[in-house]
Amino acid sequence: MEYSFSNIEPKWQEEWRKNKTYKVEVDNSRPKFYVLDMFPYPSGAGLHVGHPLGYIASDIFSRYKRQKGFNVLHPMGYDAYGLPAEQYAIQTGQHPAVTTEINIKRYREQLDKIGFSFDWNREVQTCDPEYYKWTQWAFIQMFNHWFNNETQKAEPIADLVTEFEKNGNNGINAACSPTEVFTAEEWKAKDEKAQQETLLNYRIAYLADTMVNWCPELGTVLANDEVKDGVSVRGGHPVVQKTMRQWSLRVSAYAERLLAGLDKVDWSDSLKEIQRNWIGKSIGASVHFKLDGHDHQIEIFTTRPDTLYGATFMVMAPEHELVRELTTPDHKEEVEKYIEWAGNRNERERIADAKSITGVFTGAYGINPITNEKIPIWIADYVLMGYGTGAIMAVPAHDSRDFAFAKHFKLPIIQVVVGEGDKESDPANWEESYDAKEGKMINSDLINGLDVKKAIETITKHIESQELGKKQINYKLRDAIFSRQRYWGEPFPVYYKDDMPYVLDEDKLPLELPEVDKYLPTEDGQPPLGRAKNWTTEDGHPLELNTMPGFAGSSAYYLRYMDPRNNDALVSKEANEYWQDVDLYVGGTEHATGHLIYSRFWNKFLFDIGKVIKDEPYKKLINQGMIQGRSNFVYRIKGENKYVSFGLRKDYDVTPIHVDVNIVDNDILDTEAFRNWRPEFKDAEFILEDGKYVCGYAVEKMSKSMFNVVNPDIIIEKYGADTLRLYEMFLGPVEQSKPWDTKGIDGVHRFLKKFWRLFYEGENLIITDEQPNENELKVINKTIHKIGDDIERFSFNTAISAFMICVNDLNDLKCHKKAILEPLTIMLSSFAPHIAEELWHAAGNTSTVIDATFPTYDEKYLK
RNA sequence: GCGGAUGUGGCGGAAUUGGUAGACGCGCUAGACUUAGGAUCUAGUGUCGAGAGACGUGGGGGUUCGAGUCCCUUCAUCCGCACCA
Repeated sequence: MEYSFSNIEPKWQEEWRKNKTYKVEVDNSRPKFYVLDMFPYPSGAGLHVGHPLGYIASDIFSRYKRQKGFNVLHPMGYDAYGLPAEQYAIQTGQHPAVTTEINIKRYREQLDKIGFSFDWNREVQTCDPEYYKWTQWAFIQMFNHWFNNETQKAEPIADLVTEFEKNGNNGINAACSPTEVFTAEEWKAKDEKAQQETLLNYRIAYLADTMVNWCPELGTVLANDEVKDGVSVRGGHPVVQKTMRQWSLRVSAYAERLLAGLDKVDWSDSLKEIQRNWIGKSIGASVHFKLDGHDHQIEIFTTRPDTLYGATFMVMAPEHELVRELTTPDHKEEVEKYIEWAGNRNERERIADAKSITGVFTGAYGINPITNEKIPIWIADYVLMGYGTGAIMAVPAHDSRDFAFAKHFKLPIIQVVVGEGDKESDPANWEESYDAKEGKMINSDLINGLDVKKAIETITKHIESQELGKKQINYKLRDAIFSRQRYWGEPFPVYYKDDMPYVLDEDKLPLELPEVDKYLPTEDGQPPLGRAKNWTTEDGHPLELNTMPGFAGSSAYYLRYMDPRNNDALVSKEANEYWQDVDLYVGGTEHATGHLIYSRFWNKFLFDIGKVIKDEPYKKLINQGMIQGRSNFVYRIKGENKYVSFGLRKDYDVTPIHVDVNIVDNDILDTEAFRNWRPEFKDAEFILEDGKYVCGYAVEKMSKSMFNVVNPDIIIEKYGADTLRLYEMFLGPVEQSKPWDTKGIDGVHRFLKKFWRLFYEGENLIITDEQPNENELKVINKTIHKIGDDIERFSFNTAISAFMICVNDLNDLKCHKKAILEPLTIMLSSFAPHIAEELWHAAGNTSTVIDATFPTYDEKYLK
């Protein structure tokens, strides 16, 4: 019998499906292992060969763990809400649910062909009401909780109300929006609306006027991680800053725990570093600067209180609320002009223009609290309203931005730190500031002679004792803006009474997404849900018109997989206690600052309120690399329908044109297929080299527009799923990005055929029951040792090469002994399940190879 | 600018702890079997050299009996962050 993957693969896929081979249940007699893939957004383009890379790796690991005796949870589902389906709906009028369903079906067909061991009984789709019920439920919990900075955890709003009634809010240290201080009496005197308004400042899911990233093109606000370089990540549309009343999640309250948690998880250093940067902790002091001739004072944040003696001016963000008030009449005009100019600049211009120095003097002076010197107050847009307090003390000698500013506007510069081995010099002659965090203090009265570290400590104590300010920790991490002015997302379980938001009772969930006539904003600028009929509660209160963002549904999906059909809870205690957390999470690094922060936050919140037992959701995380496209080019001679082969193109004046990689094989163009590709090439002529048309190539993103998308179905049709799986892994380390290049796929395919021939010669099964000899035992034991090792460290490419070596050796030894081939087959089944199952049965086994036990090796054969 | 990663044959990549650099595969060369093969098998394949041998892991320097691996320095590419006070 020849190796016929096209017969074998569908046969066993059907068999596994029939026998529910991949169905898993809680089983307290066996240890659990949870392997999770980041679930895909089902786009209209279907899967390309890059998508399954991570799925194959996690599938191998799942199968391996199963053979090692673990009860493996390995689910899959769909992140089904999202902009592309909605944009498509706007263009075509097609309901996004319909396109999403079609796309999911296509994804499923493609995934099924690859032979994954997913337990599809546990499939979730984020747009399914039974699923998003729990997204809405979590939102309600966040609405009903506040974050206590003292205990560092979420606590019920009801407890907060009790405290307000008893003592007002003075003794409360909460992560909250700015709120006035009130007594118990003042609280009780507030009417319902005023109380609700106050509580809103404390809720973890809260509604507030916030500066948001507004994307006019998409008609919605975007979260920080959805914006890059001033344009939307999806679509690349310009984004502007705008104040809007929006739902936000108080992610920033969890900044410290999100940071600390990173030390407990087994993720790559680079990914942890990205998260640390995003959280952006900095330790320093907030210091009050009195104003000359004003009652107000300005609070600034600095990480270098030691340089206070070198603060020679102050700078405020143009949007700072005090700017207008303290600007003197003679500078008013200038300041107004600057504020307007700065306000009109969008994020993109500001970033692009970062090097030019702009700013104006307000005419006002602050008092340096430590020297009591009068220092001028400027406004400039290099100071951001969104970080710290929106005002800084400028220490030009030791901060490069302040230095550039001082030079430009001829402001005084005082050196207060001198580097080890250096002498004090005149800053007027400096080319650049001395930003170093080491050195000795000079010109600094109280702290002269101290090194920087000690000086920071000393001066901070001094500031605190004199009540000039206090030690302070700042984070870059912002609260997540949670409203989207879009249709295709989870509706908020929120209604409005007297303009105040209230959440629905849990028994009203799910609040299903209503039908609308069009997926566009209403005429008066309301989100699409404004078009829904009867979008009110039973007693007539209007429901929220915004929907939730993409990351809502993906924040707790790993929990839902544990118990996906539970109607009474997101996850039962029993299931949660058994499955606990994700042991291995595989996905792309592009989710480093979005999903992976949000879902950690979400999980920590659920942990706080006692709904889940683990503080961190993803124990180990592997980032699979991206598979880039390898584009091919033909070279058209300008003005002619004639194409010159790659090696000869220099002799002509040519235009490179992308050509569909599916009609190119090893860079050789199928000229006939090219003529048929598109009408304009019908009469194409070619200038060949060595009788062939050689294409040029480039590594680019895999995308339709570059004609470099390779679909896994085509590979499967030609070589089979086992070859595809093997080849994707053989390409190199999973974490590494690499271009897809089919060259070399024959090698792994040949390997499978060779493996097959250890069992079959022509039509005859040639395996024997003979006892293996020393050499054969050495070969198999070494292989068992190596494969186990390699899988444990996710080195699948070297594992495959070990398989190849083993098969080559057995081939040389003419070994067809069952005792050797069976353990080999068991190991290979994680990588190439179909051929392994076929040969496992050919060898006389009746149960599935998937449940076989991973072989053990004997040390004595390893030498 | 800051942070992280990566540089090894014609190509993808091995070398897990400082111990024979280039495993495995592709490609290429020669041969066998074949009506034919884009099937299969055998041998060869880092570079220079007829050979002995010399040189070789981006470049330069160092530690070591011994360095792809450790240290310093420099260059290149990729990724992330970027007026974060």
